[in-house]
Amino acid sequence: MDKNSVAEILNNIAVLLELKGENAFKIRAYQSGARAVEGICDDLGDLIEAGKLTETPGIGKALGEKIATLSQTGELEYYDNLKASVPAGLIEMMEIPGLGAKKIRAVHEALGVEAIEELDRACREGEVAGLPGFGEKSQAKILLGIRNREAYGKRHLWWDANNTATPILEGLLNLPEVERAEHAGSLRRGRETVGDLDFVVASSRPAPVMDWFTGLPNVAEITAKGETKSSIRLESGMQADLRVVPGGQFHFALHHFTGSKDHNVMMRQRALQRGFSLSEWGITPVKGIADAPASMPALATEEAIFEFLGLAYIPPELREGTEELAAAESGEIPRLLEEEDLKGVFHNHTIASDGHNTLEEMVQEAEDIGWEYLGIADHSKASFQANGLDEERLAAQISEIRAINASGNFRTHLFAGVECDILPDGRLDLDGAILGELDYVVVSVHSSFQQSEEAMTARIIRAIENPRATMLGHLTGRLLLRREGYAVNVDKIIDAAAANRKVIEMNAHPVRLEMDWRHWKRAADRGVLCAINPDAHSKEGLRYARAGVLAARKGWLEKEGVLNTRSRLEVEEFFAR
DNA sequence: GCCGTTTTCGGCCCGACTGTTTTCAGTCG
Repeated sequence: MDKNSVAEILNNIAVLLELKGENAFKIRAYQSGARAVEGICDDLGDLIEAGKLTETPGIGKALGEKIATLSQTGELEYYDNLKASVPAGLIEMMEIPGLGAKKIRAVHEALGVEAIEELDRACREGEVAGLPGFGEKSQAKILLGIRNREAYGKRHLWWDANNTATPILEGLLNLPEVERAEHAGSLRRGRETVGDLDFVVASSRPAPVMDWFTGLPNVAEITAKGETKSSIRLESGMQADLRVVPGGQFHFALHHFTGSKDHNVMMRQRALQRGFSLSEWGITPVKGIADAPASMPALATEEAIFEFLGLAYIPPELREGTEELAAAESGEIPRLLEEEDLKGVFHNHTIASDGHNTLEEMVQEAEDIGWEYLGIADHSKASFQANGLDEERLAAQISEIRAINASGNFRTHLFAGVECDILPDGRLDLDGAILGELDYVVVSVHSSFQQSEEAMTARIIRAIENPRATMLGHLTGRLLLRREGYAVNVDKIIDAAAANRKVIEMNAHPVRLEMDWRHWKRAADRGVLCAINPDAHSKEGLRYARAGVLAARKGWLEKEGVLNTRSRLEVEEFFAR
């Protein structure tokens, strides 16, 4: 069983324990154990075999044994017994906003409801409102939650969330009462998907700001409205939270609501070790600490908060509660890649395969963005559903690209490439001769997704070892929120790329965003170069590069680790090796 | 269930908002 499935089961156990009314800290231990498993970069099986699983913070003896059992057998008696003791419908009810484990238990014990349909009926018949701790409002809220459960539970692509958040942030900044405003949460951290939107505002007059926010035109429901916090649900189902704080607290609030939760816990623990209590409102000496200063310094930036705790500034993208505090303490926070560092991108499509724009339209757009070069990599013939190019059509496209470059009509240089299919046995889809005519070759899997992990890994490694291959396209073929990637041993792929000096792509398309950011630090440590590639199927798609930069930043990547920060000449030299 | 510069027990981040209550529990992030 793979890491993500193990983590999911640990989270399920946490939910079941909650529903059983178990100790809250035990529940938290399972939740943090799940996050710890997700965050493991090594191969889980290898780690277990080496007996090093419990060296991971958050995984002790008991969790370690359960994780090992799950990983090796795919089953866990403890989990099965737990599941059998709780009606499945109760677990589903956890998805209803405002309903937590305790209230679900109360309803279950008082009315005997075991499924959402029964809860729905009990609400409509007014039975829930009569229970102790419940009333008319909770009953109505539960009914609304049941109706909208599907839309409310959804996560959103970072790109879509950002497009929703940007006009709201601009609107906040335009209000006369607003001194400062920022978005926070997973959007600011650049997570590949975002659950809800968070905004933090500095203002001494919160009421008009709250009124503006809750009065936005596409608000479906106001779920909370107070002096410092309001929450709304947009018609799209997306939830947005707004916090308004006085100017002096802005950076504490911004830091707090940027998270992540794990990062905040680490920061607060660090503060406590030093005799201070950190919250979204500020930092104060803990009572009973003898040498606490009489007055606290004003910390007017996020940088100052980190500095006060003896840490270098940690960019939001790195605040995932992994090793960022240790790095900030020892001065090892990288100087992260910036969008402006990009001088071009390599993996893009035109109307020759399944793109929507011509070569000229694509290169014009790249020039407007300010890029020095643009790589064209249309599909190869095995991707017939995408109108992939055979040797003959590719040869014609190469001539066309050389002619455009010779014309002098564009300042941006075109590189001729291809996105060549990796056939099920690992061979490439096109003749070596035509591949040799190209500037570079992206190799990608587009078929036979059902292969075993072993077969898929061997297949991709064979393609990486092909001397014609320059870089590996979207590593697992995942489509965020739609389709899991195929099974592949990422660690072995990274090793093969390092050994063969091949580039791995950060596919910047908002539904892909892979190789996943969680693997990049170790890949870069082993010397693997990254290419940020928008996989654009239209000229607008070139702008996706921004999402790729963000994901690369989450992977701790610096400018030096990214091929497309190099000049055209340097890239030509790299391709010619 | 995890963890240890208060180290094998006794803690475990902290606060806002809601709805139901008359002082607070539950939920959420």
